[in-house]
Amino acid sequence: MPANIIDFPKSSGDCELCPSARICIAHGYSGTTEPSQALRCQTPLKRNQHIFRQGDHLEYLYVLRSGSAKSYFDSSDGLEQIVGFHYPGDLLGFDGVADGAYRTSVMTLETAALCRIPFKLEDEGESPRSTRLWADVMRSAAHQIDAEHNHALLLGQKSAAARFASFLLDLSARFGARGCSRSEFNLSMPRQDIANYLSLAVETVSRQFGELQAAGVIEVDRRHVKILSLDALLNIAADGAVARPRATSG
Amino acid sequence: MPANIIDFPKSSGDCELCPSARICIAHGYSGTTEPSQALRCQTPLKRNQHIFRQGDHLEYLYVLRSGSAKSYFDSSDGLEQIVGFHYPGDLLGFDGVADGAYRTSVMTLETAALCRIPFKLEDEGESPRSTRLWADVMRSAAHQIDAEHNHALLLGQKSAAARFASFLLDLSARFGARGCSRSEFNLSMPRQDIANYLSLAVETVSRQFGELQAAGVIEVDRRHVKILSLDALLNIAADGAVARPRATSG
DNA sequence: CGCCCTTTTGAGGCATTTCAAACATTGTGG
DNA sequence: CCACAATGTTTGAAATGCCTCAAAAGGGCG
Repeated sequence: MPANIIDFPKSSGDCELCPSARICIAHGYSGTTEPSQALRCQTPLKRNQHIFRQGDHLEYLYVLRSGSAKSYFDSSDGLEQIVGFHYPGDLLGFDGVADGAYRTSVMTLETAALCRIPFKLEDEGESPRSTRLWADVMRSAAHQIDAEHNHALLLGQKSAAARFASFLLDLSARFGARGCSRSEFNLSMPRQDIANYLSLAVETVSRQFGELQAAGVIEVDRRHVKILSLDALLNIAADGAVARPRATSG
Repeated sequence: MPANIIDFPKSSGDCELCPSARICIAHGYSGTTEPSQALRCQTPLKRNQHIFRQGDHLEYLYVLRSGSAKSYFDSSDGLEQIVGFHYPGDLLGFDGVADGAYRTSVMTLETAALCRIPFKLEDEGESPRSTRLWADVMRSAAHQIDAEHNHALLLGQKSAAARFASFLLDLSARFGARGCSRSEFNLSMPRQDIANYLSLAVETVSRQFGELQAAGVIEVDRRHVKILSLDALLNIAADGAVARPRATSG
């Protein structure tokens, strides 16, 4: 099992060598000399560090270049909800556009490199050339809204098993889109974070891992996951029951 | 009870007379002669008619001028999820920006008037003057993302009672922001739609109405709702009952 | 090696769903 | 205008999936 298939390659400073360039919103802008389009790579952040916090004044949008992160927010009544996990190429911080302050916090799940995009809606002197960047940002925001819709469907109408299977399939697709293996990868978040994101108890998540492994659908070792049957996962995600070993596959 | 306080005034063609102008994304653009900014009011749609459907090619963004609507989508596995209710001033259809086709369907809940905004990301010759409209669209999109986050929190971590109270409070705030009564209004959607939006059984929604009325927190007559104690609602919405979340992260 | 965090496993409780049926309301055609 | 059908709403009782509580095992790291 070659490590470079299972894990994301570390991003270099050169977008042309980045495996995520195809889906990266920042790709194509790094060579620009326009200040309004400047993309600067920051020094990498270590694990469990905030890229920005809920309430911080919006100054930049960020693009994750390597590593992974989670975004979450705290409600006024003290609840915390993880609303997404992020991988290389993802745009971070758009929710701050609403009123100039981030509505979510984003924390790295592992060492992460970032680009930042200066962003000010109020710039009336905005260069027409940045229109393309704005369009990309809007497309990304629309994709995010679509993802939130699917998350709502998952939380509201799917069983624990279906939620968990959907989660694995989502990760699988995202890894695949970034040139990594669709069937074998490492989770970058603890069970607790998966539980919060899926709105399940940690114990339930743990049991889902166990049951899928017992059913021969996946292999799990700590955070390493290997998908043995994509079809079975798809079936479960569509709210079918976990296929019992006693029955013939179908 | 004056009807014009409880119900939205019918919108005229003149934005200056529109009570929702303050929060309307289209406000201020109707007088423009720029084709790219043109806002056209269409003939009103009757109840239960689609403004656009999931899968339709994106041509316009819409602004609801009067009436109300719901947006929903059908998942590949046959589930349907209502993701939002809309009132005058709301922007509709932004999710279509992701790939040029709407990801949701929007259906009127009562007779509704609309403005439509021609929208093409690909226009490289985009007039710089429309930058302000784009900025408003982005702000609206960011607000929508924030709303989706709160919806996810509600679906994932709140009890049936808290969900229902939150729903009433949300409506109350939105009516208030539009110059209508915060404490007395008419629901424009059936119980079934409330149930789907909150991911509860219709029976549970019905029982919530009954229990809040029995507790003296609200008065209900069919779709007419009168909030007697806002504080009680706030308390219930903050989970003053049950369902403690355990899976939090940090 | 020992502490702490994460993960796993088991048993019971309970909020909400499901099922079933009556009731009210709206719309429609005669 | 009324009868009828279709839709929407309410109420009760039983079923169940997930959470809660409890405790132990596993790994990482000083």
